[in-house]
Amino acid sequence: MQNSEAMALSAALLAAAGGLTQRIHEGVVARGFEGLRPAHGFAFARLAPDGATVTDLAVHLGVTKQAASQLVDEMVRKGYAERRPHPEDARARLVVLTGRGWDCTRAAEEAAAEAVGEWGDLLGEREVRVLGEQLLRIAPRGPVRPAW
Amino acid sequence: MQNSEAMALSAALLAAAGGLTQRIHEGVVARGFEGLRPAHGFAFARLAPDGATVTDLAVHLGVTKQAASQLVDEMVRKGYAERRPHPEDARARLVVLTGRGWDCTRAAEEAAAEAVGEWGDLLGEREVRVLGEQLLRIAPRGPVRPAW
DNA sequence: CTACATGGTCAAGCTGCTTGACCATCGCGT
DNA sequence: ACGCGATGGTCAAGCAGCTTGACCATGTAG
Repeated sequence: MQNSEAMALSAALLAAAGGLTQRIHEGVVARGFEGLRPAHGFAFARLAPDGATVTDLAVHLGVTKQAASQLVDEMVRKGYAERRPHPEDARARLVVLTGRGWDCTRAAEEAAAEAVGEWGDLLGEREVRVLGEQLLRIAPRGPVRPAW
Repeated sequence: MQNSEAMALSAALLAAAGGLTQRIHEGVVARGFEGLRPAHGFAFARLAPDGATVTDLAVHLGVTKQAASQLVDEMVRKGYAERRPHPEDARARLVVLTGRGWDCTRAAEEAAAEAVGEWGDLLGEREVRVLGEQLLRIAPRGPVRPAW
């Protein structure tokens, strides 16, 4: 494969990711959840199952724990999350989503489904499924870098 | 398609894009081009063919022209670009890549080819090509948002 | 019980972006 | 030819999000 082809593929991937991010963000805003930036979405994803500590979140986002703490401050102030004492470690606090936080998570899922649904119209359901599987195979593990 | 599937696909796409961005960035640094952030890559892509004005660049990057101007300042200071008088408009300046700027562009292409080549090992050349075509079809036009 | 490691916060500073103001030039209408 | 709004670009100030550094509370190994 020539370098220019690799560049074209990269550009397409980055454009698709940027577009999707924007679509999800707009969809979330349209559903009435304001004051959030796309970076918050990655935090929601980490908090969603059972909550997490600030340090967990920092590792997941690839930022310092101070930055993660500020992000949590913001989410708490806006009613999306709350800090609870950690059941097993008195030093730590478990950050969990509030009801509104869960509502917002569902709104993001709906917005994502909307955007992905349009891909289905363009490529066909089957191809979209294949696309997802391929992306899963090439996606790296490790922290999600919310910034370029 | 269920919302959770759409979310999984979105996460995979974003992770793949983030990983690729990081890989390219690391590859560029490893080839001796320092002091650049991933955002510069999008600027290089716009400047590469025939140069562009600051305003063109601002639209392409989705930022204010002041921010684009600062970005150009930085690239000029580091020897990757230069401002030339615009041949048709005395108000405007045409920002073009220097020799070093072109070298850096080629380094980015090599790094991208390296990363995409690994996908070929995982998925097969043919599948990667299909992946590229699909991504092109779902990638939005318009400005490239270099930040989430 | 001491000593070091870990979770978390407070405070200060930096960087990249924004808004606002301004100047030079273009190009259209008269 | 001239006047005037539109456009390209820069300067300056402010802000938001992140970083580093210092610190305290609690956990854990010896």
